[in-house]
Amino acid sequence: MNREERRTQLLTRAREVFAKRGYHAARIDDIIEAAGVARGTFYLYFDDKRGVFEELVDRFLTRLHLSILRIDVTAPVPPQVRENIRRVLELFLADRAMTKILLTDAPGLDSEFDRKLKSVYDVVLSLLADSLAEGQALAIVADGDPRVYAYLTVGAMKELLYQAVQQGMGEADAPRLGEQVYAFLRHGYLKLPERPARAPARKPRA
Amino acid sequence: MNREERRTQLLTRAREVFAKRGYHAARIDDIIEAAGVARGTFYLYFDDKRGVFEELVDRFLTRLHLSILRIDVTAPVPPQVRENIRRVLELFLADRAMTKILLTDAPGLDSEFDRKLKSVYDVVLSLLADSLAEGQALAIVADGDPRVYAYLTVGAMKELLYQAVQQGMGEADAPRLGEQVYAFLRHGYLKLPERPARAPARKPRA
DNA sequence: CGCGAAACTGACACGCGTGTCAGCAGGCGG
DNA sequence: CCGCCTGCTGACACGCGTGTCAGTTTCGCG
Repeated sequence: MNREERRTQLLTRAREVFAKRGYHAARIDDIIEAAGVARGTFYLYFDDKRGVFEELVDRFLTRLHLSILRIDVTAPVPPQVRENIRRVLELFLADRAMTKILLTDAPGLDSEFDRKLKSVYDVVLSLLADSLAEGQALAIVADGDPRVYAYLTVGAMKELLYQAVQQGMGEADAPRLGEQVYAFLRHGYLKLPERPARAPARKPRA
Repeated sequence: MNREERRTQLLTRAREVFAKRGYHAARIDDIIEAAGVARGTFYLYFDDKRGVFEELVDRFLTRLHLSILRIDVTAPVPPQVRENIRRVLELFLADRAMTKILLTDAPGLDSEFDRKLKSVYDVVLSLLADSLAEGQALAIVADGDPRVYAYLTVGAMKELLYQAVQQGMGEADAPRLGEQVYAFLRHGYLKLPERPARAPARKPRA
C-alpha cells in the first residue's frame, strides 16, 4: 500500500472510530486496530490524534460551504431557502460519522481540539447571522437580533440532526425533515392569539 | 466543620470546577484544592467524581421540574406559556455553572456519566413532546410530529442558553430572551410567501 | 486531664494511554 | 545478489490522575 492510500485508509478508519466511541474516548490503539496496522505506522502519517481530527473536520467544512448557495433575489426566494436547508441536512445525514463527531463531542480535554470545534461553530453562526441580517434588509426576515435567530436556528438543527442520526435516519430523510424545519422557521408552531383572549384559540379566517 | 457543611461545601466547589474546566477535564485535585481539603477527605464524602456530578444534576433537575407549570386551559394560555419559557431561562441563567456543565459536557469517556446526561435530556424531551401533543389536541399547537417540535425547541433553547452564558448574561436577561423565544415559536422569522411569488412578501391583512 | 470518636491527611501503588525508536521486511534498480 | 529505499513494527519508558489506607489531629464529654 502506497503512502496516499494508507493515509486515506487511516483517515477513514479514524472517522469511524471517532463516530463510534467519541473523539475523547477514542484511543490510537482503536484506530490502528481498525486499520490493521502497528502503532508506529500511525505516527508516520499524523502527529497525533488531533491531527487526524483536524483534517477530517477541514474536509467536511469545505463540503458544508459548498452545499450552501447564496440567495439570488432576482429569482423566487422560497425554493432557494428550502433547497439550502435540504442540502445541509442531506450532507449531514449522508455522513453520519462526521455528524456524530461534530454534534456529540464537546470541549474540555484538549484546548487545541476545543479551539478547532469552536471555530467551526463560530464560522457557521457568523455565516448564518450575516445572511439573516441581509434578509432583514430585503424584508424577508423578521426584525430582531439576527445573532439570536442564528443561535435558535443552529441549535434547532443540531438537535434535530443529532436525534435523526441516533435514530438511524439517512440522506433519504433530508427532504422530509427539511420541510419541517422550513415550516418551523416560517411560522413557528404555536397557534396562540397575540393578545390574551378569554376564549380558547379560534381559527382565524384564512 | 461538620459532616453536612463539608459535604455541601464540596458540592459547591465541585460545581464551580466542573463549570470552569468541564466535567471530564476536572480532576479530583482541582476540587480538593478549591475546597482547601486533602485528597482523602473527598473520598470520605463521595464515591468518586461521578458521585458528585450525579448529585448536582439531581438537585438541578428537581428545580427544573418545579419551574415548569402545567398549562391551565380554563385561563388565558399565552401568558402561561410565556411565563414557563421565562422561568426555565431564568433558572438556567441564575445557575450559570450548572448551565455550562449541562450544555457543554458530552458523552464518551464514562458510560455511567453518559447514561446520566442522556437521561436528563430524555426526560426533558419527553416532557415537552407530551405537552406539545396535548397542545395539538387543544388546537394550540400546529399539526406535525410533536417529537420533532420538541427536538427543534430544546435544541434552539440549548444553543441560546449556551451562548447567553458564554457571553456573561444573567437571570436579568431572562425576560428579554424569553420574549424572543416565544415570538420565534409563535411565528418563526421567515417572511416568505407560501407559494413562490413574483413579488416580495406582502403583509396579509390581519 | 484523658480518652474515644469524628474528621482529616498525603504518600504511594496502580492502571492506562501516549509517543518513540532501534530494527525488520521486501521490492527494485544496478 | 547486493545495497538501498520505502514502508512498517511493537516493546518500552514516561506522565498523569485515581483511589487507598495507615496514621494524625481535633473535638467534646465525663
